Amino acid sequence: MKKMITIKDIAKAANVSVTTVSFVLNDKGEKMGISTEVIKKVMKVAEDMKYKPNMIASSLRTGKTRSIGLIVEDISNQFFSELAGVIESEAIKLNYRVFYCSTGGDDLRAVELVNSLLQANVDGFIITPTESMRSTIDRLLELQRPVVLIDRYFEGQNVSHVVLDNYEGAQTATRYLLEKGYKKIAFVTNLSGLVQMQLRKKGYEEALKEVELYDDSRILDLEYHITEEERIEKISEFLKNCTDVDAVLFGANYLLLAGLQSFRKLGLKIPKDKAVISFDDHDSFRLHSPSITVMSQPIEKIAKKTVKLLMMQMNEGSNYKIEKEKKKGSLIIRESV
Amino acid sequence: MKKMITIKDIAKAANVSVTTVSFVLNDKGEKMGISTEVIKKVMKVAEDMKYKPNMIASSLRTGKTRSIGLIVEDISNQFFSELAGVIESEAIKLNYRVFYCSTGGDDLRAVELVNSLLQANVDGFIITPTESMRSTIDRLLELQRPVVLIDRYFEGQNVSHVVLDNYEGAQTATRYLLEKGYKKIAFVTNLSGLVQMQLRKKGYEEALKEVELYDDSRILDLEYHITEEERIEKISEFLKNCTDVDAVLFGANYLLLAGLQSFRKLGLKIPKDKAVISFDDHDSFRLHSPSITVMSQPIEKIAKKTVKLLMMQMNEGSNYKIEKEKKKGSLIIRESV
DNA sequence: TAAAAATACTAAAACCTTTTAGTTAACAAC
DNA sequence: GTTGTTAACTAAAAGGTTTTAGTATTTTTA
Repeated sequence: MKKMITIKDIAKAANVSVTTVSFVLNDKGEKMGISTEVIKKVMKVAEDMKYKPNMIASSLRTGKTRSIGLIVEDISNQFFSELAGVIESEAIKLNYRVFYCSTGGDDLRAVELVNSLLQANVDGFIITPTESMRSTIDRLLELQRPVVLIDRYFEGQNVSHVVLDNYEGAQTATRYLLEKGYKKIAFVTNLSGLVQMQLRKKGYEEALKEVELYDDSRILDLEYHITEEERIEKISEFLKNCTDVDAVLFGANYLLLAGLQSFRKLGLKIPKDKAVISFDDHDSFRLHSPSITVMSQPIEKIAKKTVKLLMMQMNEGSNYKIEKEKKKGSLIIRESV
Repeated sequence: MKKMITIKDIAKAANVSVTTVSFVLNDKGEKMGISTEVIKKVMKVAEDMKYKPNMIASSLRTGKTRSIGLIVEDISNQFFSELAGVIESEAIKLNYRVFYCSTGGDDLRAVELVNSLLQANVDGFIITPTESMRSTIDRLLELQRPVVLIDRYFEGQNVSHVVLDNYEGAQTATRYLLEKGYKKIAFVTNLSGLVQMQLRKKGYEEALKEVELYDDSRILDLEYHITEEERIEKISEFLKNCTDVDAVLFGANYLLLAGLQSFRKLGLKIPKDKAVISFDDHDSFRLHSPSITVMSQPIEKIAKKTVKLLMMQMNEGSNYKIEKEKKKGSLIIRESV
């Protein structure tokens, strides 16, 4: 490894003190009463010597690393990877780096990842929490680390978050089905403690109750931690039992990914036998025949707002205000209804 | 932010010097002739005080950050996100952290990302290079940074890499089509300067030349930087012109993702009108009707080998040996042939 | 029994930056 | 011609760790 240029080298070359160099390079020259000529000289020397600041030394002194930790549930789920993509590019714009990691739904791993990120001294956290992460988030709050939750949050926990307006989204999707003449609409969801799903369920319920078509036997609650095979199995069973159901709303894209295989297995045709809508878009939904109508999330908006909130927290110190933000989803109409 | 416990605090509490504490905590106690009692005492105190080493200070001193930079082309392509997932968990096992970023095919961004990672002082790089990254890789080599390329590499550039055996893979896929009785087999590829695609093309060619069925008018070379719409357009045109083609081999999953839409647009049935095989698996290939036969990459093997090679480079200093590794793909037979 | 060697530890420098608390020189005010 | 003020700069400490080059004590060797 070649010897790197330090501010000391610049100081020597420019015949000033390291303090002066530091002030100039941090744009504090003027404020600290450094003359314009000296500022210019130092800048020139730094450029000529191709000086690159040592972020580690700077971090040690300031306690800031200009990095943020991003924890998602599943790195290979398209929703999360798109989210991550936007977050990453927003962060880079602000000269922040992102540590991107996924829990794979494993609670132990989640705790380890948080520890690992704490150890790496990230300046802030963006997390799509899983059911059991509530206490981990509490810990981060105790440690006074900036945190913004994304896509999900916990009722009663005082943390900034940015999520889809799930209630409204479910209601819109359900009403769309009603509008199209479907009357016996089922809902496939998972039994998670997260508000997110509760709200989707509630939106679905309310939309149906309004027109007195609600029937709670048409809800399939899947357990959270089951394999895709089991999911397909359960959904198939459900579809077989509710022959009168004419449309199904799926609470998340991975639920419909399983659902599509159930449909195929049972030889059910979409939308002839049953219409289908899913939350969250997916590459294969565009591609599927028929293509799938979805309630899609405004990923870019969500990601940008999240980064903005986190930056606010990181800059304001402890007197930032907590913001709870809901973004409206949009119904992308395709062929499955 | 609460005051953190430092080795100085431990030294005071255990009534020894910071040097001793440092030796003990780095498992060098024995080697440095620290007595077993003192080692035990220091360990105990460190544990009791819940000491967490400050990685930044350690990095500043040692020049190592225990982090690696991972640059892929597209964070939301399933092949890359799966690759990243495995790499990340392998790295975490070894107590390394991963900076994961994607170029989105943008050359300027690629250079910026490398600079940004250099600035962050990552210990090593794992890169799936795009066509124009050759010189950027050269730069890293000059700077003597550990680098391992993955999925692609450049002919004649002396860098460790781990890739699919593309030649063999294309040959196997083509031969499988021949075996099934297809005689007029087309190949859809992109015009990239990367060896990867050249080798796939060569494998396809050789397999056909062996049985004297090669016809170079059946190759569609798409430009690298075109939109998905343009891709669909070009493929549709190609399929319309080559009506006699009875099977198509696609050089990458995103090519078939476009291809499937062309098939649909033209009302062509798979495999009745034309059989189809693609390189690289994808969620929607399993799900598609008919499901798609693919030459899939052994992602886990590739990722693990890559991390292993990188670790070797990072530990050996400059006298590591360059390894060029080819992993065999496996043909996953589904319904599209 | 004096010299050499081994044992068990430690002081202090080094890594590079940021920042506090100065210093020096020039000039103004009385 | 002293005191006060300002402008322009700087010395040195601090941040937490690792590592080199020790020291002091005990044990071995000739």
